[in-house]
Amino acid sequence: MARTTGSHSDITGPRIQEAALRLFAQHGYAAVSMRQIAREVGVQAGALYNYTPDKQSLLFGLMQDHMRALLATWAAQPQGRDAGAVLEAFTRFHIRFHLERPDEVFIAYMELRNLTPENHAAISDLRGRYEDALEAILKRGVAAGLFDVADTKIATRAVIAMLNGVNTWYRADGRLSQTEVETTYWDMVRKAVAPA
Amino acid sequence: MARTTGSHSDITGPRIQEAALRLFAQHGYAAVSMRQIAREVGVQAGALYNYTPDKQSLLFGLMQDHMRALLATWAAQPQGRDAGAVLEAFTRFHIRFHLERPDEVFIAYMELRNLTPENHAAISDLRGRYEDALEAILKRGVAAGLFDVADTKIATRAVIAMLNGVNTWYRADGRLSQTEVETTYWDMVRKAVAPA
DNA sequence: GTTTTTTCTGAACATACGTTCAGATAACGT
DNA sequence: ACGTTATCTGAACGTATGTTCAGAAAAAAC
Repeated sequence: MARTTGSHSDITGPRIQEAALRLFAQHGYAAVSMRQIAREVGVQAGALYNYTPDKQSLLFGLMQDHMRALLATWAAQPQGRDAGAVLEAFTRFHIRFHLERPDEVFIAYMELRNLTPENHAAISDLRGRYEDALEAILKRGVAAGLFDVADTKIATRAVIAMLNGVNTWYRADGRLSQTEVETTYWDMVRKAVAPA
Repeated sequence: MARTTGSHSDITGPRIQEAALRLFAQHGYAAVSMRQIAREVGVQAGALYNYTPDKQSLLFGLMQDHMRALLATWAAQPQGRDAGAVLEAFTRFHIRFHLERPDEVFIAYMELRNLTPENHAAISDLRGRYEDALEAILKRGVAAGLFDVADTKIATRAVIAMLNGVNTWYRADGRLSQTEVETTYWDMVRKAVAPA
């Protein structure tokens, strides 16, 4: 046999990405074989190489797509008036965006060490830009006397780490709605950066 | 050849654990082979099986030792008077303890999915106990009117996630001392749980 | 209806994996 | 000095890995 009925690049391509995403998130990049991904798609392992030059590119593509989508979506978000409003928007946006993409988030944070140095640098750069976006908000707020933090760089990382934590425990069928979670976290973020 | 000069269980055993710890942290459990660990120790792969029944037990042992040490060390910590003092002690203890063991911490958070279900449950239980220790502090503070958080469970996870973030960026030769970092984080934690 | 292009199979490549075990040697107990 | 035990080697087991590629068949182009 060779080409099967109903085979199409537009279908197989995305399906490979979806399968790789799910399997990488579940078992880890190193523990997933190309044959497992292929089986999930319903294809032989060799066919994957019509869509990716190698396994590493598959991982890098997923992470890059995720980080770019994160930056682009935040950039397209309506901006508030003062720094306080923008920080609230950022907090709620971050939680919402990340809860919608648990697998992408998991991979983006766990599989950095499996990237080649060049790819690692590229993803780190994108992550740096996202952190810069938050730090700019904090700096604005500090300058306006709305916020008081000892170190904007540390505060940036602390806030992001805190918000990222949501993904490790939130379940859609849990006792709290997503909006309630957003509000609870915004409450803590707001107080953490507020003047004493 | 067989047994080499100067070979000893008391020496090889710990060296295997150290090598596994470092390699697992650097490359990930799935990406590290028993032969790599053996090479690091200066021994053949077969010799590892005098010290561990299999690779999985090696990982589990490292994680279990770490979590037990974490719980025991916190339990042995001098307890403060009011909930505020205890929370500060917890914050500083957590940062200090985790910065002293970056590899253990990394593994304990990244390799959970590579544990068998039984081992996973055991580690999750230990982690749950640590979270409970913090939540008890928060509850005490809320009851005493010292703290104000919407949800102690969420606040617990938020604080731990925030503090864990330190390990991802702190470098001993950076611009901030460990004590300065502790104080900066304690400042944010204190405000985050403070009454409005 | 014929040719060209796209998509896939199936086998193969060299290499690596976790684990086992008989046998060899060093250290220890007496 | 000798026997026993602890420790390690080196080879082997079956299985899996990422990747390549000639060839086959379906789809698209004409």
